[in-house]
Amino acid sequence: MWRTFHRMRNQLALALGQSLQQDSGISESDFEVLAALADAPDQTMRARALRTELQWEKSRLAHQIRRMEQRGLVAREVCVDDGRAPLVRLTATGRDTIRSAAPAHAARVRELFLDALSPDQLDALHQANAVVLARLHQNCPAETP
Amino acid sequence: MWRTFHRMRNQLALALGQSLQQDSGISESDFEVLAALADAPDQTMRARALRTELQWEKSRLAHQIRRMEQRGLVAREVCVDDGRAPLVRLTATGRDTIRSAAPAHAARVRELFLDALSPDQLDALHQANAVVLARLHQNCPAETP
DNA sequence: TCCCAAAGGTTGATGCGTCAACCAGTGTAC
DNA sequence: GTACACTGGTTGACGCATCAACCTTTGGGA
Repeated sequence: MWRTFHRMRNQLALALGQSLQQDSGISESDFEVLAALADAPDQTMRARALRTELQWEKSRLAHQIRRMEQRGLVAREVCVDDGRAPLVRLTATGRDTIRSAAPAHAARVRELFLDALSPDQLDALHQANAVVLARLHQNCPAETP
Repeated sequence: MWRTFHRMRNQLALALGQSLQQDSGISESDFEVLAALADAPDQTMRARALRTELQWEKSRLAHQIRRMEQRGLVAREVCVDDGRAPLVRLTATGRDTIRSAAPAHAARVRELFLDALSPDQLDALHQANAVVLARLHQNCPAETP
């Protein structure tokens, strides 16, 4: 059971990642960052806010932002209020990329995952997510400091 | 919903990986390979068999085996029947490692995942796994050639 | 027999993710 | 106002995963 779950998720992530890469030239991680920034006012967020939003580790975000900056998807700017907290802003290229990528990706998630499941199954899965996440939290209280 | 699922699985994998690393000094990938070999007759398998068992890509397995060989967990031997198909064998170190790692890992999976879910939820999840995997197969028939 | 395609693996490059170590502003106690 | 801890990020090293290119053996034909 655990094995099957593990495998299902991996294959699913692989298929989604491949589609995203072929259709839009970005990875799932890129997509998550772009989506978060696109929803933010001014398409700009503090790195800290991005991290809590995505629940990522700080070094992971730093590496990701560096790579995305090299490709011109985002830009870093210093923040006048707090010198140690750089701002991350979506560039025009980044905006275009997420706009063109989002519909196809959402459709693919529906096709491979959401539409495959009945409403009851979705509901059960949703509750299962919550329970497991809760257990993870209580088990490791300092998860994303 | 999709996001929650995505996040749940990632956090779960992270927690399991950390436990495994701390308790036994191996990764989840190491564990999967060791477990498959331990169940095989003579603790030996063809790389091809290992690949279909784990549903891994061939280069992934090659890299993994190379790393594990360097650490002394497995050994590669040439097969007399077919010169292009090396055999992978569990070493004594590998056997000890998996024997000491397996109980703790299984307990952790139970603790964080299986025991968190009701029988109904487990059942729903099990069916969901099957449905999604089936959809992935039909969508991408040449998945692991 | 010889050539060639298919099967089975390996290698190198690159991106992703974690950990540990480090650095730079911020703010607070004294 | 100076020392010091805290917060927030960066960097380097390493393992993991994928892709594309390559190499070797095998097994058939012509």
